[in-house]
Amino acid sequence: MPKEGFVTSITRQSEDFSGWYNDVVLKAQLADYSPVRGCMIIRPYGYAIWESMQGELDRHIKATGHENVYFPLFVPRSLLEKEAEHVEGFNPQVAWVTHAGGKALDEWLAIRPTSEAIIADSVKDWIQSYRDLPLLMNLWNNVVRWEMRTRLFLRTTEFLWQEAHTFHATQEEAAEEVATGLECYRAVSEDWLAIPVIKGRKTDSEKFPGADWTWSIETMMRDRKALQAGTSHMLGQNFARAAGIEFLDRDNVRKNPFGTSWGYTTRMVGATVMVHGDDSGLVLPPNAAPVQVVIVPIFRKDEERAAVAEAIDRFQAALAGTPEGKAVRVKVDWRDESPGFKYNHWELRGVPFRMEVGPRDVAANQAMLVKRVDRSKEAVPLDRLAAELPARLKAYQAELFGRALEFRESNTFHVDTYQQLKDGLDGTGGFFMAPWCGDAKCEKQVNDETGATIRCIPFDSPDEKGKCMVCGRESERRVLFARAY
RNA sequence: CGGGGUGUGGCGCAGUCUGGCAGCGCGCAUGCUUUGGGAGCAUGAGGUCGCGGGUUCGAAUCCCGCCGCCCCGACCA
Repeated sequence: MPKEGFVTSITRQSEDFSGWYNDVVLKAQLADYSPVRGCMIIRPYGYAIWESMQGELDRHIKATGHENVYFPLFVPRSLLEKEAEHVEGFNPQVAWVTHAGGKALDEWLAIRPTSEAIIADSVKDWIQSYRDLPLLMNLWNNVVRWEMRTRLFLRTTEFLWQEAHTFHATQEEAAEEVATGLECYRAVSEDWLAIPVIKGRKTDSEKFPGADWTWSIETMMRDRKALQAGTSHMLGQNFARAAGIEFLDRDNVRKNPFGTSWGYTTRMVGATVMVHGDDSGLVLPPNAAPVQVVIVPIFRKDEERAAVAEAIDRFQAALAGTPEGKAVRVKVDWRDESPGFKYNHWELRGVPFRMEVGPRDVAANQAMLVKRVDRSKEAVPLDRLAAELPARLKAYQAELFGRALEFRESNTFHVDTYQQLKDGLDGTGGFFMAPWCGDAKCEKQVNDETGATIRCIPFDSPDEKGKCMVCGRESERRVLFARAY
């Protein structure tokens, strides 16, 4: 085994980002490949990270008035095909059940690629009056989309997600709901996963099939590529009309309600890996880390072991003395392995803090505290550490966010000409704010020629008139171009 | 679907060109010694060499067919 220190046997991030990503996901045991093409097995450590973000998002969803529900996995073909743009967009990706019970089915069943169609059909009897609105529902489930190329967490044939579906009496209210959904995603991404996001509107060519318009949050990975992290759609009256949902409004006129839908997926586990990770493996934000502090006991003789164990017990008791301390997720690694082995093991898994407690520390009533993100090492008295740990975890969380934000900002560039965009994409890569006229033809030309897409029209980009970098026509504002996953 | 690569104990690979006992490293089990950056030694378990056919006294190796997976593209959360 190589002894130059720290985790080895992972492809270096700078050499081959994709190879690095695969190594980390597999070796940190977040997930594994499965017998089914494009499908993944989420292992306990990866699932714990998902559960963490899931729990936080569920709190936001409930706090904004939504209720969890469940709808079936199977969508009858006739329902999926009611909304014309929707069927056209999703048909190539749908997996169909054609046989069941030993015979061919009269009507094929789609395995849901998303649930707009079956929900719209199902709720039409629930909505009779404006008093039945808004209807605010959320589903935690799995969906299947037959993608051509898959990648662990980022794009799998089956994935886990949350899909919210809402119906409103007015367009204004539905539009507010789209913003509410997107804000839930911003909060979970930034405050829980320490991933800074850019909120914006998708161009028409990138919007959800069947929606009037789509908002998204966009994030930058450490290879400077973009990842769409969550989407919120204004469905308008499209699905309601297709399914025949009508309500009697207070003016005694029958109307179609306005719908929204928004989704957030297991992809965010991959995003967490790709935003914070380094050559030694995962770097997890404390909020989402299954283990926040790992204690590695060090000893030779039995009496040393006993003394170390006693010191650790006292530390844990002191930590549990406050509510914040009690909430800290601590693991003591008593396995019969060498300390070095354990250091590497937990670094690969991104545990924010490691405490080394050995005979020398016991004698000084202290622990060596090592911070995963920068490997800084400091001797801290045990009593002080028990009192400070919650605050240190909070600071660590903020540090990761600040680091990611700084990285994104230093890799975001304003360009005015198409040539500058091309040079930038081929050079450093990153996000490019550039003037665009709004014409889909110019958008497509950039995509065809550079592989970059308009990630979104950011809400916070200032109105800044200019000339479209492709055709030279008037441009109202800059939009965000990047290569994306 | 187009281009490239690859299938050999759990993982990573050698062996294939030139047919002749299925090997190496890691991991795993047991024991002893170890333990402050992936410990050492000893003993041991674990394989229909991707699948099907063919050639041959004999096939991981040669021939034919099929399948899986990975990477790059088109598609996408």
